[in-house]
Amino acid sequence: MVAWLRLLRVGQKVSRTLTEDLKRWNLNLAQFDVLARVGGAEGLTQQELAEALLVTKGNVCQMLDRLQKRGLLVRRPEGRSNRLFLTDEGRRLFEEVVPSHQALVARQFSVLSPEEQSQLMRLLGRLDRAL
Amino acid sequence: MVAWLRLLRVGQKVSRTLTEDLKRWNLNLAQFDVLARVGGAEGLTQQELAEALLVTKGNVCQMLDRLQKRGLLVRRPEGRSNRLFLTDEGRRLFEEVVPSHQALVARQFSVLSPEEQSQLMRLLGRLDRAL
DNA sequence: CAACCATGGTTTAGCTCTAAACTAAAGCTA
DNA sequence: TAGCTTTAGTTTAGAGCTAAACCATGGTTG
Repeated sequence: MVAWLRLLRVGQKVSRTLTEDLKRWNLNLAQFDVLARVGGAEGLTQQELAEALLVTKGNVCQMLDRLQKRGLLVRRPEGRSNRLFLTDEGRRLFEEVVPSHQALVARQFSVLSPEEQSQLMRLLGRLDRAL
Repeated sequence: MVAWLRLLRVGQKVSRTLTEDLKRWNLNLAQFDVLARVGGAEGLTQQELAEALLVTKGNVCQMLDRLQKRGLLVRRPEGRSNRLFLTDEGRRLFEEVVPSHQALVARQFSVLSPEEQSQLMRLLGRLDRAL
């Protein structure tokens, strides 16, 4: 119980910091997630994206509308599904944001020693697989 | 980085399960949080509630509108702030939901041994305090 | 006392998200 | 080939959430 509250709390705090930082690029966490995911696995389908992000396809659809309107990515129809690709602008943003974001995450977790971090990872991994 | 993704992922999964379960009482996680908090510290003010939940006061205000309309709690003005109390119905719900919810949380975490759970708690606690 | 300031709450616009209904294109199967 | 069924995506209504503007009241200070 207490573990859960802490987990939630840490999650909220880190999210907040990341969200704040992403404003520099005029992105929020959800948009970043999409950008990062598509950038890292171009050609994936909307369904796959939804599953990867643990989010509904309806949500993905709306998200994409906005990002597409903003010129960061495109849907390429193929059969009855859409494959997703970053535009040049999207890719430029991706290349710029992702490393900076990762660095910030690393900084957030740097209170823990490397061993502790892998401890944490191990425990969370066990939980994740069990759910 | 990976630790962060896992944390997020576990958080999402557990949230989803809890949300699903709370439907039995016609509550969602946010509403539960408010109910649980107010029930556990009656007489607290909206500001305090917002801080406790790491959420904006605007959000709390809207949340309370709904829960109040539903007859689960009341705002009692005092000076320039509102003190929050559960109604009888709210309290009944509280008594019923909270234990069940805690049990579910415990079950979710039960893949980890007690020692591992306190390991996890310790690590998350360190992180939390550092943020 | 009057003007000012701080602070608790409310409102609003705009996003994310979900669930559920809907659309349309494949793919079967009779 | 005509009609079913499945499945990817879209739409819609409704709630959560935030930031920022706004409202009111209580406390301070000249």
